Amino acid sequence: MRPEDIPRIRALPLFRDMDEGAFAEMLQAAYLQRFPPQVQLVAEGDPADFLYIVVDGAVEMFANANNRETTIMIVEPVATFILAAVLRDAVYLMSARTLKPSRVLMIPSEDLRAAMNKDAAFAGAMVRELATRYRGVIKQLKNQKLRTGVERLANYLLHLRQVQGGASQVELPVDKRTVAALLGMTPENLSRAFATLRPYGVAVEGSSVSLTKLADLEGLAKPIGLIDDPNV
Amino acid sequence: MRPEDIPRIRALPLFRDMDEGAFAEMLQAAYLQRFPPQVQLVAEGDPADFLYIVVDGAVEMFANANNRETTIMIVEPVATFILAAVLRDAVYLMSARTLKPSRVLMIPSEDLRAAMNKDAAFAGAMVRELATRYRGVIKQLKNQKLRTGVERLANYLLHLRQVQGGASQVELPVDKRTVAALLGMTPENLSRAFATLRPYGVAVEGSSVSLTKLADLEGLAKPIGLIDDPNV
DNA sequence: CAAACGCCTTGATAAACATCAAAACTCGTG
DNA sequence: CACGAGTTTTGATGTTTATCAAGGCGTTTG
Repeated sequence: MRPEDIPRIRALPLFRDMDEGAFAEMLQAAYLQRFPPQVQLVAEGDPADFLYIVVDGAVEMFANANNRETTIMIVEPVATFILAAVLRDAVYLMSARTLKPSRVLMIPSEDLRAAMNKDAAFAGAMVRELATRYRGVIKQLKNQKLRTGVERLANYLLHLRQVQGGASQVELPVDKRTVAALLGMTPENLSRAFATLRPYGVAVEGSSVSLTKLADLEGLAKPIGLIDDPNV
Repeated sequence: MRPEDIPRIRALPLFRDMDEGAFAEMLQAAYLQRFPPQVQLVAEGDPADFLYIVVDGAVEMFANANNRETTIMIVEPVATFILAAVLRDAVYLMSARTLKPSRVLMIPSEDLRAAMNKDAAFAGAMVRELATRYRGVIKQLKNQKLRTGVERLANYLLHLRQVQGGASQVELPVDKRTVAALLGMTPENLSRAFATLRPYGVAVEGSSVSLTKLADLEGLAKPIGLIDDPNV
């Protein structure tokens, strides 16, 4: 592990208030691994032996059923994934694969649980972390059940604009196939949804999308804090 | 509060391992309220001042956007709702209304958080509870994104059969309008989905549904543990 | 008991979304 | 630079789902 990685992990809300000794001890037990793109890290149904932390690169969480596949979320550095499975000592509900060359820290489940039992501040941070994530998934479910594909795309573009600093040009962080799966549609449909948004000032060129007519796009997207604001 | 209610609440996994004193103190601060059916208890967007526990009756959690409404879950006794909002001291992401005459215990948010900070066992139980619920929502999201309406209905019927003891006759716990919203479809569509399932041994009569040809129904539903097993 | 109401169903139609096929494009590689 | 593999787009078509309208059915109510 590079020395500069440690403070980046330590800075996560989950670990920030942790006891120094417990944090060091937990990291002692952890492995850092490098993976090329498109490597499957975990398979749904497997027992949750490790908590994963994406230190570099990007990881896609996805799930299969009925010969269909969908992307649940994309995890970008620095962030954890499959926390809930580890805490429950259960099997993973999602699979994970790298999208880019990635460095991933793996903390054995027992060591994580041990640290939590030892350190009350860490347990408190865990409660806040899980509550935040629970709300994130509820928002996703609302997004999926209450909006059409075009609306989800419009809101996703506005979201990208937000996190990328508000410029009129946004970059799709992953290929369109994956964006489509994330938004719960087929690639063909995503293509058509982009075409539908053209009159609303959306122009696609490869992975970069320019948003002129922001007001029009917002008019169609109708973003609301209770779905789209990550801080709510 | 009736004396027999207390052990029922105490028996919840969330409170089971709690310190006796902390539990009693928390209940001291709580209010028990009775509500007729169809009363809205909380509105999405309101600050989370209370943790709610359904002691009797049933409560529907729902959400609105774009003039559309969807049911997220139905809470039956004895169970808590809007735990995550309370822990985050945030606004509710969902609204709640009673479906039947209900008795509901309301625990002020500060008292809950105070109990959690005082009692490490309670904090641990909270972590497990939130992790379990997080996984529940992930399963719902997979159900929604990976299955058609007919498939969701088929699996829901199989789920009802399971929780109602495995008889060939199952009872819809709420009216069909609400079942439709829960499954992410319109009432008209639910009606047609039932018709589609007729060749699979599904016969509807009011709120009771008989499932002959279980094997056929399972063949269509293709239930999988990673979505449909509440214990996974 | 008849009217009125709410709920559910059915029918007709439209919108949203998926599938299959093929063409256009991108990009790394020989 | 041309090739080839993979991705994206476009077109044609079919399925799934929603919407609008009307009718049936049971329950409540005057």
